[in-house]
Amino acid sequence: MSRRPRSTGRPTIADVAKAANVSAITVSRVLRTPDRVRKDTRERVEAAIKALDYLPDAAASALASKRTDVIGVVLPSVTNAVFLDTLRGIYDVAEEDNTQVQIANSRYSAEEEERLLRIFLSQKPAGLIITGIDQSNETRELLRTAPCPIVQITELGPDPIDMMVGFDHAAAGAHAARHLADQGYNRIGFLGARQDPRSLRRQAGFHQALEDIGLFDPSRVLFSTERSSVRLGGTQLEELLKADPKADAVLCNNDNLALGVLFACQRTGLDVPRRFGICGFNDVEFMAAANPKLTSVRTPRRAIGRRAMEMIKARLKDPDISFNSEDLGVTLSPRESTARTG
Amino acid sequence: MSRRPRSTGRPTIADVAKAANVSAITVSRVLRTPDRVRKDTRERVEAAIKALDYLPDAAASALASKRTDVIGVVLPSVTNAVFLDTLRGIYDVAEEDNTQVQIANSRYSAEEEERLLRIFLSQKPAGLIITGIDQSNETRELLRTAPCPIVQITELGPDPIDMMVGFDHAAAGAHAARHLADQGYNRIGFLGARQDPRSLRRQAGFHQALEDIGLFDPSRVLFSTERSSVRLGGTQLEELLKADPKADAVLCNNDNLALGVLFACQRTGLDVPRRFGICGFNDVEFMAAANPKLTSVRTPRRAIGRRAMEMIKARLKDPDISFNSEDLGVTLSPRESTARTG
DNA sequence: ATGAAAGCGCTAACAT
DNA sequence: ATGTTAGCGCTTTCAT
Repeated sequence: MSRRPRSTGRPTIADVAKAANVSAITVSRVLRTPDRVRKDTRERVEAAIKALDYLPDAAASALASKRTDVIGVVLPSVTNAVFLDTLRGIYDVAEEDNTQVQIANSRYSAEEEERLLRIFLSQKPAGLIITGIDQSNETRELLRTAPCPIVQITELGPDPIDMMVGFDHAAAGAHAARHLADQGYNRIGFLGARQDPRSLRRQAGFHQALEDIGLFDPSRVLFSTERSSVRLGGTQLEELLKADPKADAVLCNNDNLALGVLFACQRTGLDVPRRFGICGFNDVEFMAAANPKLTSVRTPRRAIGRRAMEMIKARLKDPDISFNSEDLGVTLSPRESTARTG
Repeated sequence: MSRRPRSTGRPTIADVAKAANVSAITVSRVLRTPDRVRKDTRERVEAAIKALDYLPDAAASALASKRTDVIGVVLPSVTNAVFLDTLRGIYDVAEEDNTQVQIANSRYSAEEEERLLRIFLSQKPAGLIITGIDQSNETRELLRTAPCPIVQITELGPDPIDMMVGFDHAAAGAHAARHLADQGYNRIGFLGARQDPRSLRRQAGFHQALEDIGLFDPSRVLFSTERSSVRLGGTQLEELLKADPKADAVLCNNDNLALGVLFACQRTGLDVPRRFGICGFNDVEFMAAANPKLTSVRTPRRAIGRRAMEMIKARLKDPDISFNSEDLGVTLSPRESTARTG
């Protein structure tokens, strides 16, 4: 006869409606568009919500409305502190309202990225933020037809899926290389940990800039398969000096490596900056506090996250709005570790 | 007459069913319990899924089944690298299957924590991970009746909401204090940044341990309102030496501060470890690479994250299973920065 | 400003 | 191994 009920027993919108002597839709309006409900009605409903300890069901809402407040973010790594700063920027803007940020970790794999994006898309996200420009063709296809704003962050490229904000990594690498050359170093090396597309492009910029002035030597470029660490910086300095005992400076692909190089120089007795110059990348907090203070390329990580969220929110407000690819640029923070002149 | 349709136009499970000449529930089974579908049927359905580029609707699924694969994680800060390691542990285990980790940022606020938990609960999460033991009474009430496993991480306490994994912060602080005393330091200070409950408990352990041997002096305890940084460590060292010029060691509430103290000692010409001993907290990677190598208290951050997820998964498999409060303990990593003797 | 009815896309329960 | 039916809890559409 009668079918078994399937409910949880938690109060639903109908229970609240009954308690407040209104219809379900009015409760829904109190929750989403309170301005459209008369004050006394609203107050009655709010009281009922409290009394019953009513919690809306997000799934039912999403199913009926075909939308959620979820912003999906795909990062190549959740363990890399550099992406943390971007995340902070994302949260800066997200926390202004009810936006829910959901983070997924692609571990630098394009296939994993695609899988994660499928999961996100099954949730009807309000927007998506993805890192870099090296998506698989399937992913690009998937996203082109996605019914939500999408921002590619951190890098720039010629063919945005939708919107883009970041900076030019090759230019940043070149900038740093020229700084080292300008300071009078002429046997400049490059240290990198695990290669991701952005590291490679930075190295390419470094390569080009030094080649242009006749200072490039491939034997001074070292990439490791290990993940980046302070310890690795020390190890790589040793290797560099083995490859070229007269090497007199390095551009480190990130600041951890640079700090490791500094410690190793201190241990070995290499004077920084006279005998050896050090430049890092990202300019995290400790660079300016080190002894000697470490030169680095300041990247706009937090601003990138913030801007990406702003773009999404603007688009959600006004579907006609869009943005070009935005280049937030980098600046050099020259400090003691490369102050050979002056 | 006829009501207007509301659909998105994206293929639904019914479309797939039609294309594969089966019923909707069979498609559902292919997706969730493929073993219960005959091979040729399954293959027909899978082909239809691919042909139509079908994406399941997570909201509809959640509504019908009253469950999701979401594990909600509430962290006090998404910008603090220490929580990153815990997150890494969580992902280690989450990535073994389809579990979706969702991170929320309470910014050290109990009210915000409660708000975030309400959002999570409205999504019917498979499990929840929350940091610490200082939830508001409302939050505890909310969680006690929640229909999912809950793990409190990082700290231990007497009255778990459900399950718990962490370590004893007071004991850890005491351990470090005794180490410094054992090395012959007797004017030992404590440096902390923004106070959270765990910092306070570490300081309390430090306090007690030194009091027990007659070495405690409150004028050597410094807390800042600033957030932790390497720079702040340097500033606080200055303040400590102003308060007690003969101070001869510090326990730093985290490793950033310890690194800042080291740099400041180098600048001021204080010999580490002879004139001044430094001990950090957490033992992040750079501590062992510094020059001199920095002593720290190694905390099992990644293991905590991993274990929390394991507890949740075990409970989801077998609802009768439970776990006691698990103390993962800490160990000291004694290094050059406190090697005054020997 | 408020309400009635239908339907979102899926899965639980009960068949066969 | 597969199908039928109803219903999950909300919001949309249309009406008053």
